[in-house]
Amino acid sequence: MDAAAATTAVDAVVDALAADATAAAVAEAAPRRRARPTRTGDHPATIESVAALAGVSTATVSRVLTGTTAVRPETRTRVEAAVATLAYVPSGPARALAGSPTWMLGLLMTDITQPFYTELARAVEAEALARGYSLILANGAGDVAREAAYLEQLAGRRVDGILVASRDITDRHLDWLRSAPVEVVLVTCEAPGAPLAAIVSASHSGEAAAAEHVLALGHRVLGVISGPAASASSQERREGAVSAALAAGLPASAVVAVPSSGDVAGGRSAAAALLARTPRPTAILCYNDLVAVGALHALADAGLSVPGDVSVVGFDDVPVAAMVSPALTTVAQAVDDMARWAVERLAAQIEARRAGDEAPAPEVVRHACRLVVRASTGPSPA
Amino acid sequence: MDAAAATTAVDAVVDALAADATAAAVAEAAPRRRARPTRTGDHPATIESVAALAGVSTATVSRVLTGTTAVRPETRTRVEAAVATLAYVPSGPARALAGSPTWMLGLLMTDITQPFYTELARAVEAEALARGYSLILANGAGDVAREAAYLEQLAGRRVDGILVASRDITDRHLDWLRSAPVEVVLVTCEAPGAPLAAIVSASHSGEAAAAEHVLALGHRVLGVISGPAASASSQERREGAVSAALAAGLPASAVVAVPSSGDVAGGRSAAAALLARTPRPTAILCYNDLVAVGALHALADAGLSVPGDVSVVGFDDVPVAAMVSPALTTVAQAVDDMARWAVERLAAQIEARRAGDEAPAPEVVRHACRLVVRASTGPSPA
DNA sequence: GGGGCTCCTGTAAGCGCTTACATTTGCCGC
DNA sequence: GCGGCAAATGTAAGCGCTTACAGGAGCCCC
Repeated sequence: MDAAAATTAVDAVVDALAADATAAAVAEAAPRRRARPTRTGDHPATIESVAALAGVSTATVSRVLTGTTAVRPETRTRVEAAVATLAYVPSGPARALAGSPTWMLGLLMTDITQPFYTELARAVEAEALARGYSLILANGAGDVAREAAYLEQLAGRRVDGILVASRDITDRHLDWLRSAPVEVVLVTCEAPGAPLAAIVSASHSGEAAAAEHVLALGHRVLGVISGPAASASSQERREGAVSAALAAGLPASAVVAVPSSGDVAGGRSAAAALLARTPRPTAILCYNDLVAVGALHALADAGLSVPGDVSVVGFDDVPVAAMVSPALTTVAQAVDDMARWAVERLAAQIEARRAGDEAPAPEVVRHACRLVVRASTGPSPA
Repeated sequence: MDAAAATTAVDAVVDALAADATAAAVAEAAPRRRARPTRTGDHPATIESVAALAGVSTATVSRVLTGTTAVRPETRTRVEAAVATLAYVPSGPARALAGSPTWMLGLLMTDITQPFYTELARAVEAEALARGYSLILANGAGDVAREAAYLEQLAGRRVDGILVASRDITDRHLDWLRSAPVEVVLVTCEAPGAPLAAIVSASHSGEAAAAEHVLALGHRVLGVISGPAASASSQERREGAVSAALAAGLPASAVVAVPSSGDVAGGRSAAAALLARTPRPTAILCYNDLVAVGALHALADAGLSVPGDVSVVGFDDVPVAAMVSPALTTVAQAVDDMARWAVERLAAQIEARRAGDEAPAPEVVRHACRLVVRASTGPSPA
């Protein structure tokens, strides 16, 4: 029966090749079990059905599909025809279980609502796809417990790697991650404790460049609106501004910093607070572009013109920065570059693990920022 | 040896329960094979190692984990302790292969760059997580071939369901999807040919409401900036504006429509084109908020004030609408509601399929829009 | 005191792949 | 003309789960 079945199967394929497979031919050649005849699509073809149709063993089908071993051209053609005829798509779970990579990556973010993270997600998705990976979105939404739950979920799915772009990630989680069979790369965050690869922006010099820019415009009192208190980058940026002021021969007190929640509303109230200071800052460096938009609103509320009375600088250069008016001068983070590096690095680590090689040494890359000058900065009114 | 091993294993668990498991106890109790001792984390615990530690069979561990069958409380406790001790996380691929759902959903979008889709992704991710699903991001980036490739990839991963939010999806792809073992729900797009559940915005009445709003403000010549030509919603919206004009006793010619690419630059040039018309529109209804921002720019270029000279209305109510100045009057799509409905519906279909029930009848829900009046609209200058 | 329950638990058969190893076939060189 | 080797293919053993089915242990009731 075996040989006979194979023969008819092969015939079917030949038919398919010669005269374009008809639905009838398919139905005849691939008698699949059907449990619930009322619904279509319940019976995905398996490697076995393909093998039967092509008259070969499942091993050969696998070899054609994965390309690991040479297969006779004629055999390959038969298999490919069977695959096409059955609209066969290999089962990812089965492959993963048998030892293949899952070709899935997780992206853990603090809060996808923040435009910067949105941009990051877009960039990472594109890079992942380019390398054959699917991306699972893991949005912490500012909740540490939720991030932890996501981490476990991702580990359970056996993703090949995880990109962590969470400002709130704890060392405990990173330790846990290191004991999981998954590669990790940090993006826009650092873990001083754990030996992990990471890419971050050179916030210090970026903010310094912003400060230099407004100092060169004659501003002598700089307001800085920081982000969430615990944020390392927030502190780094303030220090960048201060060091620029010192380098320009100003006292550290020329830089006045106030905290904010990091969104539009926070920027608005923080800017209002800044405007009440004496002496009043004539330039405001903001934690991010959203905060800068809030500052713009506060300045409009106060009847001040930008950049006539006060200059405003954002951070990140997300799309909205160019949309508001005046368009924001801002410090651009090279999100595409960082995404590319991170995914490449992650792919390299995954590759190394599979090959049994030693993991490449952890390294922290600080990627340069670029000052984008637009309309929101101008000469000091003084 | 088997019984003896079980005994020591149980002892280890008792230790763990009584005195907090030590690393030594774990290492002793769970002799896991280690292939590459130089790297940590290569040996995830399996259900078998958990079973051995707890002194039960793998079936019992599975029952504790899935909760499908009653287990003696004492046994359950032992298993849970073993799970905790080994930091065991079940393998998703293995579960999927053995017949469980994958608990993965795919979200296929036309272009995540568009803020509306960004919002949709955020909302869908939250809804999916709330129901225990992970979300795989599939961004078509405007490329139909890429969308098709993603569809196949998602099918291969055996996601339980796919949310299609692609304006460009073809019937051919939908047919293919229907023959795949995956449930599908359309979001913000329709497929007249295929019997699929879908949720869309009531664009026609939404745009009519916008038109009524500016008509009530005295405007008599309305400009409409449409989106990409093929877009069904674009046409629907124009018709909504026209019917509102007719209802107000105006001729259809009171509504002047021009096409655009749907982004800021497109809005800018389209608005410029509109301003060159005679009679010049005093109100402009835009395809989306980005286009409206572009219109704002064009009006600023022309030295016209908003809403003093010209009123502008956006669509979608994405975050940027409230950030620009003047803040945009816009037609809000209830993206959270739509995401909730879509994920709920998809979950219901998945549930029905697993239960072997008939799929719920396909239905197309048109969700109402809401006019959000902000500063960009005002009385007609005439 | 034993039959027949109900509750728990164990045994083992897959799920659909990949891959190490075995086998077959065809050719080469001597 | 035959040993031996390379190339192509088949065979079958898992991968880590779920679950149908098969017991074993109490318990109730007659």
